Amino acid sequence: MTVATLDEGPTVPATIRDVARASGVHISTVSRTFSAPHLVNPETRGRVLACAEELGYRPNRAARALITGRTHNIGLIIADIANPFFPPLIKAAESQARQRDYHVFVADTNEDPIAEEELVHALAKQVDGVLLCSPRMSNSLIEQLSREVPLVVINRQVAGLPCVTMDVGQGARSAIEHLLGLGHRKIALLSGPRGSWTSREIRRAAGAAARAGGAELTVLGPNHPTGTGGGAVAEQVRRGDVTAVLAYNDLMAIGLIEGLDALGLRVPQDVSVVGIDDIALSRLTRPKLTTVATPTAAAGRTAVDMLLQHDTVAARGSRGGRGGTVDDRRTTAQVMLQTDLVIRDSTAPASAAAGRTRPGGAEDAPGPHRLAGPGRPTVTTGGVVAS
Amino acid sequence: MTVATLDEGPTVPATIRDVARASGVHISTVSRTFSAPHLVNPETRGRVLACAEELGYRPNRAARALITGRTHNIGLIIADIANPFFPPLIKAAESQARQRDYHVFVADTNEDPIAEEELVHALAKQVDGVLLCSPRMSNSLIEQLSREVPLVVINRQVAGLPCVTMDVGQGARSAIEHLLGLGHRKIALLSGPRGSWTSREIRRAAGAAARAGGAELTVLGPNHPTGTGGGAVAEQVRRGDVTAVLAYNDLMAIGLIEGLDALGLRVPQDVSVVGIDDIALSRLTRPKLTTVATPTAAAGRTAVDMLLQHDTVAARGSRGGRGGTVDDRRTTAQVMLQTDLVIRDSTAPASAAAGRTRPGGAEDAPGPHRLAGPGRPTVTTGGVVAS
DNA sequence: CCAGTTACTGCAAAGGTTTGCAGGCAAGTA
DNA sequence: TACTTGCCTGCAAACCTTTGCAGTAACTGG
Repeated sequence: MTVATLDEGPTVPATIRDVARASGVHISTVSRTFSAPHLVNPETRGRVLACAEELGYRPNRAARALITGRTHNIGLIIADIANPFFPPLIKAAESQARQRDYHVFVADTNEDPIAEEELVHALAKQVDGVLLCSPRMSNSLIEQLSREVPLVVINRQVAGLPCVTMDVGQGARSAIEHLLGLGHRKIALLSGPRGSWTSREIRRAAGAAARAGGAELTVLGPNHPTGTGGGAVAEQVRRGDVTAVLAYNDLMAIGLIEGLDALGLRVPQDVSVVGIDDIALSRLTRPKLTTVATPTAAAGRTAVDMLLQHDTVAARGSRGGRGGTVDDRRTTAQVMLQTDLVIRDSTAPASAAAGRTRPGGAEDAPGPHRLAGPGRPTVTTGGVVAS
Repeated sequence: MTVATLDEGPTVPATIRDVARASGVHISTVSRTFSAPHLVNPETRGRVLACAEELGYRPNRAARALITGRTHNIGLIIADIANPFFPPLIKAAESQARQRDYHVFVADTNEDPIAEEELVHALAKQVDGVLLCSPRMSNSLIEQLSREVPLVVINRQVAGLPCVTMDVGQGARSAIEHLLGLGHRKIALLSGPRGSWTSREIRRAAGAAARAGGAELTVLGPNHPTGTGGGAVAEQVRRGDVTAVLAYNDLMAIGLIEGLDALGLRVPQDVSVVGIDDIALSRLTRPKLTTVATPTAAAGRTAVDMLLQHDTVAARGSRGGRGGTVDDRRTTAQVMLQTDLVIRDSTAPASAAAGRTRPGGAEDAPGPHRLAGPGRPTVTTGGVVAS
């Protein structure tokens, strides 16, 4: 029977043993060819590599993980992938990880704290660490989970654990001050989901800023942090008789603008709206959204760095950690990244009831103006915690 | 020294051996307690479970994978997580997988064919199968990779492999016919990225439909399938002197609208624009986008089903496949899901140069009108391929 | 020529789990 | 009583790789 010659393709995966047999060396030599090339004779190495190539051999990471205790994977747990806030963070984490020969496994919890816990457990044994992003579960549960697998928390501060947060407090303050500067005195805050650290921070800072400026701040929520969640409170906003709104995130802000439009209220002429996050979308809507830019990509990168640095020190399990005794005292850092207010077209002076179509006058709208510089200076708080 | 009593938390993970020792049985009994409970005495089982709970034991999936050949993970390779087209697909795949006790590992390729191949290799040994979504690499490479790990292709048809696609051809045809019906005779097509099967299908169907209707179709591209990619061709669209545009996806359509706006052209008064995908965003922009709805969630679910069904039959490696001999002849199915045109506000009659602010007359805009029903009937093509 | 290096390579244990096989025991049958 | 049957459990091999240790050979310097 005539069989195609070229693409046979090994239907059963080749193991290290097959390569050893083919190249006439011991399996340990094959192993070293891949994991410690400098220990094997260049000539032998060449032969082994050739055979491996020929057989289509690829090291079995699961078996490797079993003995080294390191999987070279990291888990990334996300509340909602469909929220455009997250993808830049995911991509940044992924590319940072890939640079260090790590893979990222992303999992979505649908904003469900139960799913969160379950996923940490499920991932624990197949990753070297987990990035817990915007967790909705309790601090004590997070601490408990952190004993099962190295954790880095994003968008929340948990004592004793490495965390990277964004200074949304500062962002909310800037936003409120911006609104105050435009003459607004009755402002609403659309808060985020229950259990969100970020939402609490925003609420605290916005409240303080409003009080300091002599304005009245009405808190509406908690809300589902999506477009429909924002649209759902449009009616409340109208009844509340406020002239400006700060939303927990851009998605809600955009949903709100849509909802207000349906009620016949126009933004920014009738109501000013400020979002948080500066997702790509906020530049595409009309009016373009005034918002607080959060350095999501930087957060993703930083979190990976923190996890890997911390993780390189102490390999888990078996004989992996041969680099001397690992001391119990782990240094954990908490990083907070700066945020910037980006002023666009969804905010206007409180008295702007006149029929202007856009703030800023003529056809050519003014470019966005950043209050703080785009360079990303970070505030770092170091700390040492005995476990 | 006084130590807190409650939350000690085992710092070193308990193994099956620890549980065996604690409950006075052999490790195989512990193993069976988890993987084949009906084989162990209820009383013993209770004791084992109690000890396991106490010790915080969790089965090591890597070790299990090593021997069973099944990881209970599936990989999902995505061109660009930031493209809002994908998240619904990801979420659907994830929830479908979770129902069957599988986890999904998502990886992003940044539209890079090299990264695609690399990722398949990297994932091969740690997942039971890979969902390859909108691949940019060649068919022959895909076939080759499918010998290394079970593959299901999404948004592309590859002979001999299980595929799930959406009928974008039909969608493009409907879109063109809709535009023809509105009197447009000079239409532009913004094509997608090089290597995209979807883009080719759209082009072919749109071309045929335009020809049949006696219209002129100008193809612009290939383009980067993002908002900026769409904005970048606004100038070309103006010069092309067309009255309507069909874009490869919603993101490009929205970017284009933005770009046209900057050039002083208004949608739909001056130019009609149709997108494809019906991402959530397309309902939030102004004008709301006329677009072709693609059943992305259904695609995710279906792909997982196909992979798992196909995968349950033949476990890879070692002694996993003890259910008789697996025949070489694998049945592969190709599923194509139906698409619907959703008419919103970004399309208007070709002669609508008069100063209407919105099509459809009065303030209350007409609700979207679906040409095809919302039930998702699917066209299934079965096939048997000898390998 | 010998002792001491250096550069490779092989040996075998280990990692945590699954599973075919066989043994033990009690109940049921003849 | 002897034999069968069925339920439960233990034994040990196997999965694929890494790595400390030991052994070999060639080479260096004295």
